[in-house]
Amino acid sequence: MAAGINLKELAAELKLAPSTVSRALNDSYEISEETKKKVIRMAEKLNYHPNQFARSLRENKSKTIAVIIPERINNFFAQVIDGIEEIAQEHGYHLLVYNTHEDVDREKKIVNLLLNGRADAVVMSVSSQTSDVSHLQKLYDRGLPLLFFDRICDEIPTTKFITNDYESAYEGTKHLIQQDCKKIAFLMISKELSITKERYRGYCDAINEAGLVAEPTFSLNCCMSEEENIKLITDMLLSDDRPDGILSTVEKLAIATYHAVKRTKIRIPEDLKIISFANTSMAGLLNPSLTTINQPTLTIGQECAKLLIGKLTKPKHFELINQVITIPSKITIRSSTVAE
Amino acid sequence: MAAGINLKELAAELKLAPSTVSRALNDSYEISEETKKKVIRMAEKLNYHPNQFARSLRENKSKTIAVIIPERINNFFAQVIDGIEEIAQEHGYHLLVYNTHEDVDREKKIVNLLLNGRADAVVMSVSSQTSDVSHLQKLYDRGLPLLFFDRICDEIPTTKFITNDYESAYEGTKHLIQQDCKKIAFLMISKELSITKERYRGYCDAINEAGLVAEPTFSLNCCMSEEENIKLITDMLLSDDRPDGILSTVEKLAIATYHAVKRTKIRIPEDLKIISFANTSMAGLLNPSLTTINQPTLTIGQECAKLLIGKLTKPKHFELINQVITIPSKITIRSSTVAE
DNA sequence: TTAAAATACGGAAACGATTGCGAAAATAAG
DNA sequence: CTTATTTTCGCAATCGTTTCCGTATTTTAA
Repeated sequence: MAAGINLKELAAELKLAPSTVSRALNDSYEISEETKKKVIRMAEKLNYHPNQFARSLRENKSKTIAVIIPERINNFFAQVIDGIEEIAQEHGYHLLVYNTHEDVDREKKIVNLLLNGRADAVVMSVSSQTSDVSHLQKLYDRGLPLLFFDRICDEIPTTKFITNDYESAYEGTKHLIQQDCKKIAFLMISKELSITKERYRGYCDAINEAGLVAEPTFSLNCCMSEEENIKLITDMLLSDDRPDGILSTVEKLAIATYHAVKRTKIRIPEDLKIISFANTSMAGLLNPSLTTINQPTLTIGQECAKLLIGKLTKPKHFELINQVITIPSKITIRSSTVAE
Repeated sequence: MAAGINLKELAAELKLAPSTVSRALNDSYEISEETKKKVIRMAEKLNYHPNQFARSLRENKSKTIAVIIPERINNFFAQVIDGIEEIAQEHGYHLLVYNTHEDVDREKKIVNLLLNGRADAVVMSVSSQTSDVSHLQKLYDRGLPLLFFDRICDEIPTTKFITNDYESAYEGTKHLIQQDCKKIAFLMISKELSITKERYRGYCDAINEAGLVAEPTFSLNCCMSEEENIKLITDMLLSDDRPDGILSTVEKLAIATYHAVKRTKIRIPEDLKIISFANTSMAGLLNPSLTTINQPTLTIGQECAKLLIGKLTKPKHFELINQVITIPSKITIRSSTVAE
């Protein structure tokens, strides 16, 4: 193995002390320009790369941020990570990415793994199963900067980034009502989730304001299996008291609904109108095209990273105070909610 | 900061030597069961977590695998990473994930960053711009286990995982011909890519075999911008000599084609049939539903990880020999290629 | 009863970088 | 020409583990 050369060897080659070489490479004022040039040239010639672990051990920081998400095959999370990575790369930070698969046990394992200092900070969206937050509390207590986005955790007093879930759900529901929907169903993957609760509030308020009632049977709590979800939705659509509108809180439940509808004679938007939180570029290509609530994913990721890196590089100037920062979503009306 | 306790402090608490405690925690045969129990109990009580960097420095391994992909918002890559992560987690490995955004300069920067030992191995799919491979060669020369999948790099003598690109493209094209297509276009994002070349070979062979000709104007080299791609495809579809069939080598060009078609009066499949390499669960929901060549993403990821971790943990038993391992794709015929 | 071997543990070096402190050499000031 | 100051660099400690040795104690064998 052409294993890399180390600082001592490089120093020997230059007939200098390791400390001098280190300072030269780190552009210290204590070293003459001449020496610096010589060192840098030699370092390049010998293909020297400082050992990251030695440095991390000494400086007690890893230049690494851990990102924990519940699902990787999901445009929302993929885009947020792109946003995080963009800012992280600018500042020389690396990203460890973990997928919990919506499994709280996996989430706990991952979080525990992070207790050893592998990452300087953590930004995450909790799994839909997460209700006990002791593992997150432990992480927080350890002093590791911790940030939440989208699926946040109220119990941990740190900064959280979300979209205007309440308003979006409210507006989305109102839009359905304006399109003459009387019986609107609410599709979710877990009622424990912060975003579900907020979106449900918006949904309820819009419904009540219109003098309608939010029937409990219309709140459909789905699961992980696409096939089961399709079945669940199909059953609802085939019931006597079927809904004429749907607010879906996540993209994949809208997809499941489309699949379910294909199994029935129901027509969208004539018999059923649907609006969904979604971030796919295919929304306009579905049949009919899907009205979406589009979240500002890239911005969320960027803002998370900016704050986190600020905190890491200038702890005095940045505080991860207990607050919720809201970045608004945008509703794009398409054919699934308007009769032609 | 409730910074964690370290080994020495833990040892002091136990009135034992650090070496003993270390051995006890690592279940060494040299330590009595009694002492082990005591140490483990105290470690748990004091919430001790070994510093990963000290360990990495000492052992010269990081238990980390770097994954480099050209695009994150892409079902194919997301699924492959899920596969890699599954195996990696089983073996206690962590994943550093990097997105090159199809930019070879970014790819080079990332690869250079990896030269410092941050990762024990690298698995990657090259960017569409990558033709000069000196940065990858450098990584390889350094002795870092390096694996390619999908978009492979012939010049580096290591193991590569791909799908049967030639056969799939051949079969896909043949399917179009059987559906009576005479003028079949070939959509790609870069002709430099290994997969493009293979798929093009399959496409050409099928066409020639049928006595047709692969006209150069029907090989459309697209770019990064979705809007431009739509325009490019629209132009082709509106030209006098327009194609009646399309083989798309990547999912997003099929999407772009659908968008383009919406701008014209062309009907799918009556006027234009399309088949595409794709991994989206929405293929069946598009209008019309899209005939796809579905790649075994999860398996690819798992196999990559298995081989890599094998090589890392038992270097003697695993060799990253210069070979290409093929895992077959599956064609799913839907409405976009069959007239009803 | 004594030598040999096994058991259980401690001391200290090592991994590769950074940095506080000290010192030599070069320059400036008196 | 001497002293003070600046510039430039080396020595050695340090970060938290792991592991090579060495050693004291106990067990087994002779």
